[in-house]
Parts: sequence; structure tokens; C-alpha cells
Amino acid sequence: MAAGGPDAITLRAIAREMGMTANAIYGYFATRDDLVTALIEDVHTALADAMEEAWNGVAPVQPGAAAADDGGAGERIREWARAFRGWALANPQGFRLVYGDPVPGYRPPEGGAAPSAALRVCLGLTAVAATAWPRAARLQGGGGFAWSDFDAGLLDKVRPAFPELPPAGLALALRLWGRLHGLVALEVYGHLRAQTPNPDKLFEAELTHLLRSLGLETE
Amino acid sequence: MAAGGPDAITLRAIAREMGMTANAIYGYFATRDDLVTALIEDVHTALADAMEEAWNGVAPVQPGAAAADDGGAGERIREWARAFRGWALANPQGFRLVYGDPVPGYRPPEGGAAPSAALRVCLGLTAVAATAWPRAARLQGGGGFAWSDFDAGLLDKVRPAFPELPPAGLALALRLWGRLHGLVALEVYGHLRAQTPNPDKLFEAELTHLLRSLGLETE
DNA sequence: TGTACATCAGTGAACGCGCGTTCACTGATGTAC
DNA sequence: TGTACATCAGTGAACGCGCGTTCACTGATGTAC
Repeated sequence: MAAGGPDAITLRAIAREMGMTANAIYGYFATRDDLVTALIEDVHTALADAMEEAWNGVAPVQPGAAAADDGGAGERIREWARAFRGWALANPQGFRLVYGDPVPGYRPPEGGAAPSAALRVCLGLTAVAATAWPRAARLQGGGGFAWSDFDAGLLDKVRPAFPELPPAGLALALRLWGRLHGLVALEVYGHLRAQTPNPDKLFEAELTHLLRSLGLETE
Repeated sequence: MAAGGPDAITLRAIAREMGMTANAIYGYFATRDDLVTALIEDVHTALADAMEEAWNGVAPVQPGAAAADDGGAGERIREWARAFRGWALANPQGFRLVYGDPVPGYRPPEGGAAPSAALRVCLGLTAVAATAWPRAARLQGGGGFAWSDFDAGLLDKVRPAFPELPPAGLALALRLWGRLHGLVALEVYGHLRAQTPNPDKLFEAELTHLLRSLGLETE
């Protein structure tokens, strides 16, 4: 099930796109909101796949190779960030569904979302922060963060995976997220179009400054 | 005309909220899209008012006062950024209307938006970048930007107002915009709620790092 | 001061549309004997 | 091999709803004489 084209996200439009009648959907989902929930999960999965591939695709820490003295972390993060923007621009519909206005009237399920690929995205983000942290810490310091500054449910999932990461490292993950999200969201929603003909350059510049602020080498 | 409560942005809902019948709207606007266009302009005006007030409210450059040796620029930008977040959180509906998904099916007018308060917001942002630029330039450099990297229409409006600002300064303005937009958008759309109980702290931390990267003192 | 009339903001009823959802149904497929 | 039946994905028609929009209208207000 591909999250389709320019059509609005509506049960009937989705059925149309799948070549079914609207009521055939009810063979698979009890209600429209269930459909949307499944769609959102699909998008999260696709995003998580893309991000993990980008993160693992670049060989981690090449000992004696051409890697700069950050062990290649800078380049790796750069590629990862590019993958995020690339995915968002290639799947604007998905990006909007997940990070933008929900479908009008949509109510997420009560029990809280299932295991969910959103967690994979979150853990991937944290992995990036954890990679950057050792060097970033020297430049950025702790910033006064404590574990109590974060959601308990989040900590349950993140701390076991990254036992060495201090609270400030997790804060870095969230700030990193925000920083990427900003330019990408503006671009996806078309707000950069009126300002610059090549947003690539802007993104790359931001990325360079970001890596520099993390104390990571960039070629 | 206040951009109302939790109701969807629909001609009928707006009429309802104003205590009129839906068709009474047609006394003022020829079509729904005209209504939405006016609404968007209103929101831009409100945002521009708020931002200009924040920017001008803090006394610019206090010579001998308690100002740090950046002449107070850091604190001024800090307040300005806080005002942006504050406005967005106080007017999530407006923020979504202007920066998020447009009303389903909305087509902006062909002739391009009128004079528009959006330009005021843009110029305000540029003023901030221009204030930060002299110091930021030393840390950030030019980044290889040229005038041709920006939209001609934008340049027509911005260059006369800030003749001293180089291309890289304008790029800084856009990056600044993206950086603020990121965390604020995530928060407005509720994505931070599941991560941290006090996003204030996160925003303040980001702000501190931002000012530091601009070479501005913060108390 | 009083009557006649134009103005015009707003009403009430109605339209066609796409939406989510329900219902009784069809028709191909697989299994039992 | 052939018939009888259960299964079940999908159909077609219909519902009530809120939407944007149109239309003929009402009724208060202001002006002309």
C-alpha cells in the first residue's frame, strides 16, 4: 500500500486509488481512523527504513582510511541528514501525514500507538546523537538537563539502548531533530520556494554549521 | 475577525463563530478562497505585530547599561525568538494556517498575494540576521553564497532595506528561520509532548546554542 | 413632521457534491463427499 | 470426475452529514420631497 499521489487522504480516495469501491475498505479496516492509523504506521516504517539504510550504508568508523579525525562521524551524520531531507522531498504526502496537520477529524487510537516504527525513527535519531555526543559534549556542555526533563515512557525505551548517553545527550537528539525538521518542513510546505531557487545549498550550509557546532570534521 | 477556536477552517464554521449564516459571508467575500486568503493575511499581520513589538520592545543597544559586550544584541534576539514561540503556542490555529497544511482544496490567488504582512515578517527576520551578522560573519564565514542563490523578488524587497547585508547574511536569515521553525513546529503539532514534559527548557537550550554560534553573549 | 422610496446587511430554503458508513447481494474460490 | 456447499473479497445502492454556493426574500436604515 503506497501512500498515494496528490489526492486528499480520504477513505474514498484511497479506495479509488486501489481500484476498489469505498466499502471494500471495510473488509480490512473497521473504521476510517483505523485506516489512517495504519497509513501513518506505514509511513513511519518507510521513513525508518530509509533512515536506517542511510545510517548503516555509510561504513561506520573506518580506521585507517581517508576518514577525518572524527572517525568519519561527521560524514556519516551528513549523509544521514541528507537522507532525511531526501525522503521528505520524495514523500511530501507522507511527511505531512506524519509531521503535519493530521487528517481532519482524525483521532488516534486510545491505547496509544502500537510498537510502532516511530520508535525506530526515534532510536535512530538517538543513535546519531550518541555518536556525536562524545565530541559535542566538550563544546556544548550539559545545559542543566536531568532525566526528569524527559518523558518517562521515552526513557524506558531509549536508556537501555544507550546506557552511556547522559540527559544532555538526549536533549541534543531532540534539538538535532528540531534543527533538521525546520528547514525540511519549510521546504516541504513550499515556504522556501519563494525565497531561494536552490534550497539544497541552504540545507548544506546549515548542515555544515550543525556539524561544526558538534565539533565534527567535515571535508 | 479573530481566527477562531478548535473548529475547522471552513466557511460555514467561520460564519457560525461570527453568529451569521453561511451565506452572509458572501456579502464580504466572493468565494471561500477569498475568505481564507484574508484570514491568512490577518494571521500574518498578527504575527508581524507580535514580532515587531518584541523586537522593538527591548531597548536596542543600551550603551553603558548592564548590556554584555555584544551591545545587548544577544538578549534582544533571545526575546524575539521567545516571542515567536510564544505567539505560535498561543495561536496554534494561526500557525498551522500559515505554515502548515493549507485548508484542503485552497488555491491562493493567482496574482500572487497582495503587499501582505508576510513581507513584514520576512523583513523583521532579516533585521535580526542583519543585527547578528557583523559578529556571526567572523564565526560562520560566507559559505559561498551569491545573490543568485536567492529569489529575485525577495532581493528587490530586502536589499534596499539592508544594503550592508551580504548574501551570506541573507542565508543566515533563512537558516535562522528554519532553526526556530523546527522546534516550534514540532511543539505546535504536538510531537514534543511525547518526548519531554517541559519543552521550554529544550527551546532555551537551543536558543543558547544558537546565540553562541552567532558569537553573541548571553547572560 | 410625515410619507415614499432606495439601499443593503443579513435570512431561509434549497442545490449538488464528496464524505464515512451500512446493508443486502454476488460471484469466484476452495473443500467434502 | 462431478456435484453441493461454505467461505469470503468485493459490489451497488442507499443513508445522513457538512460542505460551498445560489436564489429570492426581508426588514431595518437613511434620504428626498
